[in-house]
Amino acid sequence: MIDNSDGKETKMETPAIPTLDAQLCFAIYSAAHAFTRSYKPLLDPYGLTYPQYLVMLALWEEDGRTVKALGGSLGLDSGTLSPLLKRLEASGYIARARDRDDERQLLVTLTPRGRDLGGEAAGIRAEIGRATGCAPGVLEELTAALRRLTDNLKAGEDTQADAA
Amino acid sequence: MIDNSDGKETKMETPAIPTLDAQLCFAIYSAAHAFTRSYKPLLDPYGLTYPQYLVMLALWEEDGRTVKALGGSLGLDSGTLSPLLKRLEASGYIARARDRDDERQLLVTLTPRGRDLGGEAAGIRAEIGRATGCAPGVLEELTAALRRLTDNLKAGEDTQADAA
DNA sequence: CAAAATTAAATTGTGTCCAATATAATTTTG
DNA sequence: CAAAATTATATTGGACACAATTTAATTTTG
Repeated sequence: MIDNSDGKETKMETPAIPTLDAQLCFAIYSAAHAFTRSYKPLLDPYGLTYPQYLVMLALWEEDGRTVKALGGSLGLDSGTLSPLLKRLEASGYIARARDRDDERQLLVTLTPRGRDLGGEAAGIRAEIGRATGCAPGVLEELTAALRRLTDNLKAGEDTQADAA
Repeated sequence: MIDNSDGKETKMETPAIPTLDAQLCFAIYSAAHAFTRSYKPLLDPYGLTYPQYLVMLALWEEDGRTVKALGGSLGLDSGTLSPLLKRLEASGYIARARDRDDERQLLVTLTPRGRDLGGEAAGIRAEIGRATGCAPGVLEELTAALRRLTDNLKAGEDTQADAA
């Protein structure tokens, strides 16, 4: 802490606390909420929430995955995924079945309806891309920068464990 | 939908669905979670959650605000803020009192302990800044880019209302 | 001025998230 | 091979987040 050399009091009144709007963490927090809100009217007709849509994206990328594998891709654990997957099953987009070779594992597979949704969702992706108001190149750069940031933060979590 | 002019089948099998990792919305979603997780061990000693910390930031910036005003800064409504503010009060960081001039409004003010926390939190900010692994200039640019993006998305929400 | 409209918070219900625990199946070890 | 350790998923409890409703106070209007 820098000394307030011309002040008389020992404790400083308000020691340069950054503005909410100046903080990257808040910019990301706000952007995440803005994305969720933008997706909502596009996903509502399909009865999907935004996190559910992310799970569908993961399954369109690779079908027939376990809860563990999905959780790895999405950064979520079974506490979040278990009930979410039940809702996706109730909506008719996925099927849940135990792996015959390892009954601990649950295999999540797309139903025909869930698979078809991937094509129908092209309109959603186009609409969102438009809503960002950014050129594709800018979006890619931002995405890459955020992934680097996320990786750094994740690495820091481990480091902290040592320090603590 | 665009016609698949050289294909024979009416429906395309898998029409170029982007990877999870290629999507900006998921990069932001992941970064937001990573920040929350990075903050957690730093905020736990104070009994604060990350959203509660954001409210404190807003109050350090301007004390004595109404729920409505806080919600405007944070992008949250009373449904989220009402219970959260009660928890902050229970933790001793803020006081909640009705505005004498307009009994509908609730004035949220920092307690001495809440005010002091702003200074103590300097260590948290330093630690997080370090954890991002980014130069200050990069952080500022990212913040600005995300704010533009968020503004665009918010503007799009209104546009959509017209179209729908 | 009184009824109607508006506004600010609080409440309720649904759906994430995460931590901690429980349950069940598999693998490792003695 | 049987007990112990590990692994995968499910469940429980606390805290957001948001839509919709409710309540109370204020403002607008007739």
